[in-house]
Amino acid sequence: MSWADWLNGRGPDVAPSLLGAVLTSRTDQGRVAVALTEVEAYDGPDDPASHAWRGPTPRNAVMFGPPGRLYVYFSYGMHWCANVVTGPDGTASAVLLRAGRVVHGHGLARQRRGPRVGDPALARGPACLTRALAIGREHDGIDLGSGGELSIEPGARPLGVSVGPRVGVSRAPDVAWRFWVTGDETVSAYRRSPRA
DNA sequence: TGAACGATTTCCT
DNA sequence: GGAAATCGTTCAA
Repeated sequence: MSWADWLNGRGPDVAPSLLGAVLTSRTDQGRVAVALTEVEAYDGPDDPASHAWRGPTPRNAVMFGPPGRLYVYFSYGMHWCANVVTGPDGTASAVLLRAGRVVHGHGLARQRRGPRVGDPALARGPACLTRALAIGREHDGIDLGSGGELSIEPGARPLGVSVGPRVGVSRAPDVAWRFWVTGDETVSAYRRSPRA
């Protein structure tokens, strides 16, 4: 299977294959790489929890584009979250990158996250992951397959994968489209939305 | 034009 | 367990 084919499917189908994949950030500061341990799927106009549910807007435009690009959005007035766009051009599936294990560049990641943050927590949680990798607004729409500042490649498939409801969503709170590596210490805690 | 809300994190009790 | 921080997007009027 080619790199492009890898991501050319519905979010919920592609999401489990992203576990173990390695996301690499290269800046003039250095390189940080994480092996993904937790992801969530959002599947376009039919998914009430998706940013694309109400159709295309300036914010979610990248979701409607071709697969293999990064959709970055600003959350709670202070955090950045990153998704891998999946599905063919014109559809709006995406997979939120919720957590990962830092496999390269621990020092730089800790410099970005804070000196008191332990290894397992460096990229635990979607906003922590983007912070460890220095992902921000400027990366919205970037191609992850061209070996640029950010890239993703398949990794070793984990031995065990768990499935459950997505974290913090108020709509469709029981849809089990969250996937994580069973028992992994770098996976974030589950919290149900108070509104759900 | 305004108000509510959010795919969160961190700190406090 | 609970609340604050903080602002772009969305929805109502």
